[in-house]
Amino acid sequence: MDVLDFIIDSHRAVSQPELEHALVHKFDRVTLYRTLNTFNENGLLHTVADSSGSMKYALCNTHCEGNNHHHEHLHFHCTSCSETVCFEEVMVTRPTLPAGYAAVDYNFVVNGICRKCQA
Amino acid sequence: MDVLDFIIDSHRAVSQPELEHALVHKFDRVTLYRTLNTFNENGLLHTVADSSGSMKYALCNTHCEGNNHHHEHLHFHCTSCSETVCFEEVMVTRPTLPAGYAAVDYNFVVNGICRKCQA
DNA sequence: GTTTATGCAAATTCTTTGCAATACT
DNA sequence: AGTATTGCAAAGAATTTGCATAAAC
Repeated sequence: MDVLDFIIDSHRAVSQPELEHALVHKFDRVTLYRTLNTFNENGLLHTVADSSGSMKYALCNTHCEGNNHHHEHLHFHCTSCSETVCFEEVMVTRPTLPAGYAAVDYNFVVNGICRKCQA
Repeated sequence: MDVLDFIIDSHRAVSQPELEHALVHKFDRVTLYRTLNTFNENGLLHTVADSSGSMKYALCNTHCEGNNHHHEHLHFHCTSCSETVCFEEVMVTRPTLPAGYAAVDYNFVVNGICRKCQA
């Protein structure tokens, strides 16, 4: 619950190291990884692979059930502050793949400078 | 040159660990990281952040100059064999971002099962 | 001979694993 | 008691840093 609360309040995709730093001494590092994995497997969180070096986890929408994620929305990663956010309103058009390739999941991250770092 | 040759021959995005394993004892791990970074900064390679846990590097097209990358093409990451390829022919439509966000670079990776692992 | 690239050792960071201890039912 | 969750220690993998050596110009 503490993990979920923090992610909900942060309004962005967070990594295990961020959680560990935020919830200092409340939980062990391993517990956090296991919790994030469980939430991911059960459709509460989805992963976002950005260029920050650590996996980020963000809230799922209501269309996710279990391992069947549906996240055809955009993500933005700020190369200045390293924060990553979901743009739930900007849908990703599923591209047509060459024959023989089966899509399961989409990871679209735009890198750039966010609003906060713009100033 | 050995690094470039290997990436060209492999026809996919490769990571430093892959290179280190492929070019055993030819170069030091650190030299490979530095070479990859130099190539990336000079527009020979671009990075692809997939869910494999290590950064991948792939050949740039002719539109890249220095740090100014133009890779609005699709990438595919196979969750079975963990290989990642570029689909240069499938262009990514640059999404419209909310006000205040400035795009620099696009990282679109489709996760799924590749042709080889399909069988 | 001064710049540049390489190697080595070590440190840092992220993530996973094994096992014992604890809490839950 | 028996299952599931947590903590701790440690291992493993990816990446970076510092410094000394070797190569290139």
